[in-house]
Amino acid sequence: MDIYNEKDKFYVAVDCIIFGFDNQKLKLLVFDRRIDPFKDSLSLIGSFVKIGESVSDAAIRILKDFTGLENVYMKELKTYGSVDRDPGYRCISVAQYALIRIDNAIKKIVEEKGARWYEIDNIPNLILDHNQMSIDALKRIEEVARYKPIGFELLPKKFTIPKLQTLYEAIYRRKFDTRNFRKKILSFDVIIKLDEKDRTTSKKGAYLYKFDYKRYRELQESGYNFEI
Amino acid sequence: MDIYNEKDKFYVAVDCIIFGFDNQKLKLLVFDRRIDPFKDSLSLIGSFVKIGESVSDAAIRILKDFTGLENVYMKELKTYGSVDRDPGYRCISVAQYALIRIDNAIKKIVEEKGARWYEIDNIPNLILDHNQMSIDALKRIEEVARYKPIGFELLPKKFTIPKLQTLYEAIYRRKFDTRNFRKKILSFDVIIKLDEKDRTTSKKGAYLYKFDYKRYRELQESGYNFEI
DNA sequence: AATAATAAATGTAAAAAGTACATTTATTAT
DNA sequence: ATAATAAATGTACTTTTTACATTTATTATT
Repeated sequence: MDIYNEKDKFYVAVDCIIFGFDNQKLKLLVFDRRIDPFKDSLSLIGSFVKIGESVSDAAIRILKDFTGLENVYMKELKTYGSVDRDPGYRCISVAQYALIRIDNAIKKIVEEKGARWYEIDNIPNLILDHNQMSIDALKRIEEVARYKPIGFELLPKKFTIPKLQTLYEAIYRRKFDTRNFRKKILSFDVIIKLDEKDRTTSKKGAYLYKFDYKRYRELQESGYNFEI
Repeated sequence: MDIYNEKDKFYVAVDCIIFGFDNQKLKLLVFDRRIDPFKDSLSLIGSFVKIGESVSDAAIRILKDFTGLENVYMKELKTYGSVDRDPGYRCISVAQYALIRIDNAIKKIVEEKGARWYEIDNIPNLILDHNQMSIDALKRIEEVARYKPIGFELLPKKFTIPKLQTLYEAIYRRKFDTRNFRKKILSFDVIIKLDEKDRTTSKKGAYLYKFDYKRYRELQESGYNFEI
């Protein structure tokens, strides 16, 4: 008996669960499919992995093809491997979740590609197991956000503390006290105050900060816990 | 252009990284391969997923075939999908880590199957990327142990607090204060004191406890954090 | 019967972290 | 000059974490 059996070969897909933060809301990027199968249905973005390509390279390629973005925060969520998940072909999917900064450039690209942002409390019906993937990814983000400062991936490079707070409030679905939140975030010592204010939401203006990746890596390596 | 291309089909494997705890040490289960490819080398256990089988069922099947065990704590680690990971065929592996209780029954089965436990600080050379899988799994266990009481999966159903402490000391590679450790564990309110003592390690004997799975699930659902 | 040996079990005070809560500040528009 | 708005700030109280040493139950030895 040979362990290799041509019958036991699978299509391997990568699907990307892409989150963004805009207008105080956490949102999921959903695509209108323009090709078969499932033409005109809504789905996450995805594609088959090519035989000469690694799974992670496929994920990078997919994200680039559909959004034009590179160097994005993207992590493997899990593999979806049930027998009947795709009625067409036997296919497993290695789902990846990504966090991106929504800006005007991405808004334009997204529109051209027939994509739309949906608030996470209001996700429409998606093909196959893509709704389950979205739910699982959201749960994962909540978990990861407990001990890694992933929030910064979703905000512009320069952000204010009140904006950061609304993001965390969107992820956790609860309110924080402004004094305590500010104290906690500053105690991590991973954001740098800039000599610049954002005056779009108040007359007084709020100081802009940037994330200190170098300091973050140092702290993380020494086992620091960034629990909010 | 059709997105389905027979050339882009993969073998999908599952490999299991199995940990146990014995004689105060955290150990990895390693197998002497009796079949090609890589006959007589050391490896984790694994097999190809069959076309009519889900990935998670394959993991359960593999664990049962090699160890005789069912109902084991097993979770997906991640997918290993680089192009050159297996020089024979293009094959991705969905690695799973498992935590098992080492008892005499399992010791016997393990011996029959040509398997051996290695202390985690002393893992031999394994085939392919199996060493990397072991390293990644160990890291994951450390992370998960921070907020989920997975330690109980590795101990006998009845265990003493000092034994639980040595397990956590093995996972974290550091010592805990006995008074503080006991206080912390008991504060979780997920272990039940039995009217029975283990006298194998002391004259006084240490009270045996069992894990309260029901209470644990309740607490977990309410968002409780079991951080040690 | 007394003593030595062994690991298990326990309490407390000090320090640190988390929580709850209200006012002042900087600025623009009226 | 005043009103309006969101940003920024401090403190007292509670809870959790940490550091640390002695007593207890039992068996083996004398």
